[in-house]
Amino acid sequence: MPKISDERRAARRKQILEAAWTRFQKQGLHATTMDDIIRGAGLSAGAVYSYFPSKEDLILAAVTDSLGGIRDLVGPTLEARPLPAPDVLVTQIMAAVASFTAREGYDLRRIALLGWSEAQRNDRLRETMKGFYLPFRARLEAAAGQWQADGLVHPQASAADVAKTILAMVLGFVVQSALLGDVEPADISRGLAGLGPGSDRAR
Amino acid sequence: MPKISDERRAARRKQILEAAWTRFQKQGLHATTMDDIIRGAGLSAGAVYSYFPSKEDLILAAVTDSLGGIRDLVGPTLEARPLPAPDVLVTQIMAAVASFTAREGYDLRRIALLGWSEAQRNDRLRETMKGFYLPFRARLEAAAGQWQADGLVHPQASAADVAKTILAMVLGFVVQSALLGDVEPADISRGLAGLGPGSDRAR
Amino acid sequence: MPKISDERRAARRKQILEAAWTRFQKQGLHATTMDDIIRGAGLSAGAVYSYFPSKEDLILAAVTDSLGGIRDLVGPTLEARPLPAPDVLVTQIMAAVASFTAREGYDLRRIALLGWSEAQRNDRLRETMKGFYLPFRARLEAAAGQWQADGLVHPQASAADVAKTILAMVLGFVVQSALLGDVEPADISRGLAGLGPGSDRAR
Amino acid sequence: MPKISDERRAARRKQILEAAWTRFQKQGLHATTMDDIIRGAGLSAGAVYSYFPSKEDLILAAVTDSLGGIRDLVGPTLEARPLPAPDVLVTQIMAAVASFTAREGYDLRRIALLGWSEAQRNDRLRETMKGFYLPFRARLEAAAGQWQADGLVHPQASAADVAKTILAMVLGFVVQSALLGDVEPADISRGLAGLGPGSDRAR
DNA sequence: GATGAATGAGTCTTCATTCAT
DNA sequence: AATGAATGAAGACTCATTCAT
Repeated sequence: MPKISDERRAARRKQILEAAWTRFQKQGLHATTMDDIIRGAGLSAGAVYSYFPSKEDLILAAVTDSLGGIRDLVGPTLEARPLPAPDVLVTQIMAAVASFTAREGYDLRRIALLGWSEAQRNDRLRETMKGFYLPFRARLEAAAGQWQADGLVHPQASAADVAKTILAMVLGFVVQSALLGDVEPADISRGLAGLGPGSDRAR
Repeated sequence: MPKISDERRAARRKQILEAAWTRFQKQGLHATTMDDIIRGAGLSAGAVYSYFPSKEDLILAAVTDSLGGIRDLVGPTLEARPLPAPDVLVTQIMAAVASFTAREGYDLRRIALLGWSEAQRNDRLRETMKGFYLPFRARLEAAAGQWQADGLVHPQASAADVAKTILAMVLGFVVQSALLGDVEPADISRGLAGLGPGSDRAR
Repeated sequence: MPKISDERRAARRKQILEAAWTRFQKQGLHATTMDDIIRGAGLSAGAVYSYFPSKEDLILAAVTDSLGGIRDLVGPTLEARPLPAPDVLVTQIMAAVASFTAREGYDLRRIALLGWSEAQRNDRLRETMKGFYLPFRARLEAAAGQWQADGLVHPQASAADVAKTILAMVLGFVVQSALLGDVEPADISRGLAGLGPGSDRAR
Repeated sequence: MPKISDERRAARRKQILEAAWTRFQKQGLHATTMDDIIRGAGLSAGAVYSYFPSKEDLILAAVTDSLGGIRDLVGPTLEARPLPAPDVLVTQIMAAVASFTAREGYDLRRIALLGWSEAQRNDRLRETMKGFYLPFRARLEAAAGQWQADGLVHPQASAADVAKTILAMVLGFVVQSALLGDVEPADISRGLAGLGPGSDRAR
């Protein structure tokens, strides 16, 4: 029987998480101090620690939360029927990811890079990420199967390989966009279309 | 005698850089202490600092070095004439990157993630990376032009878009491979081929 | 209704004190947090603080309480008439102290060590202890006088010295027992008896 | 090949240990902060931590050191031949312990209480103490055997019991002296003598 | 009265960097 | 030139206590 309502708790949690992301993104995961986050959230150290028992937990929660946000945003794209053609779907997914940048102090692409990097040395985080990317890739594989039925993908191709390729493209878009900043989802879509054979015996 | 001294210096430098990467990779950039590196290199603090005036410089040098290694490895692939078809070239590039893992304590993919992450908050590092990836992409663009001439890429496609797409695929392969560990260059190559139209009535 | 309320208060007080001792003993005075005690007592922070205004007060109360318990237990031994011989009395006192260990989570010997240590830096606590040990020693001195009258102690001996010696033996039994764990009251009793001269030409 | 000589290292170590004891004794083990000790030693945090990797290690070292000091002081007493009578030996041991108070800011009796208390919750410390008190008691037992041969102790008494009793007396002297402050070694010696039979029919 | 969320000063400890030897 | 001991400013986290509800 908490003195504080569940909504209030959830709101506080979100408040902390947002303060965390704002700083994480600006300074990186390790260069951000708990004090930065604490001040950013306008709370006391004890309060923040009552929600997240350690910095590592806060990082994990922040990443998990972000991943959940992506899932919510990208999920519908994969659900749409009829299923868009591969290049369209890829564009939609990348556009959904890019749209996340909208929120002030929250660039999902930069955040993704931080999370991937951290996952290299944090087992819990790596498992969390696997738990996100593997199912996501499985859904891409299902889509690939559908495309084969629709004649949009070679019937003898491996749906698994197609899924890996699309995932690579999406992840690579994030990296390239974060590092070089001059890439739009449509660029990739057009580039992919262009990679189909270029002569008239072709497509 | 300056000659020998220079060789010594270069050897020492390499020794430090290798000790750095070994640790960086295992523990991440920030969790690795100068002391780890100093001990790993078997030198004294003063010695290491005489080669690299700060940890940031060491990180920058390490990344620059790695990037140079990739350039040396991947460059020939882009130079080959006749130019391999897109899916072949992509496979070769990714295979070259993956081969870098051979060295003990040196997984280029993991290292790449660390560097990208750090580049988010380190301007010098970001510029260094731009100075590497942008020219690399320019060479891919040149290749795309060649493919168009060879009829392997749509004549109306933008070579720039194709280059961005291929770069995305390569970078995404690195991410996916580091995070999920179950991706081979050939998978992407096949997936890319499969993404061409599935029947002759095409798309 | 104040009657019931008073009983309740006393019960609560005892409940808190027992929770405190249980933890104090396991973790020491300082490593035990108020939160440990609060949770151990199954109460709220506010509730505990309404009984004891500070941790120091709680410690003082706990020690005072324990000391009172010893007094109740050991007192009758000193009251018994006819007065037992010195070695018998010492054994009885030590046995009474040792018997306090019976209660789960409550080893009087360990508690004594904690209290003595804390008394080094807490004046109130030291005074409380003096207020206990000094009268206790005075009663031992009275007993020594009786023993002299009974011919069990040298007539020219100082009753005060005998009291100090017996107190030392009892306190030392507690320390030795807590630290080494292989001492029984009877051991000391026999050892004391053995320390008398070994032959009739005596010393 | 250290830059600093072994003597210098040992001196620094001692300097830290003395600063530690001075504070420990005044404020107790836990109320003393590392910063107190660091400032007391006139060093930097890093320097102190390079000698003692944690507060716990420092505490353990301080106690171990103290115990060693006692051993050096009390040892000769037990070695003396001919062996003094029990009450004389007890006095000598207690006098040796009390003499340790001489050093400014270093009262062995208070320190002993702190150590015993801490040993309740620190296994390494407890083992260290056992490693000190058990052999000490064994030497007392050997002395008791000698006394029996000399007719100063009952021939049928257990030397082990006599050793336990003497150890109790010494430890109890320390406690009583630290808590009440009005006990001298000679008091205990006389008290012990007085506890022998008081009439000519003896015991 | 009771609750338990919140406070924030205070702890231990680390680590990039320097500089006397 | 080389060494490695020393520095000391942070940093993560704790916990006795309070007070709004």
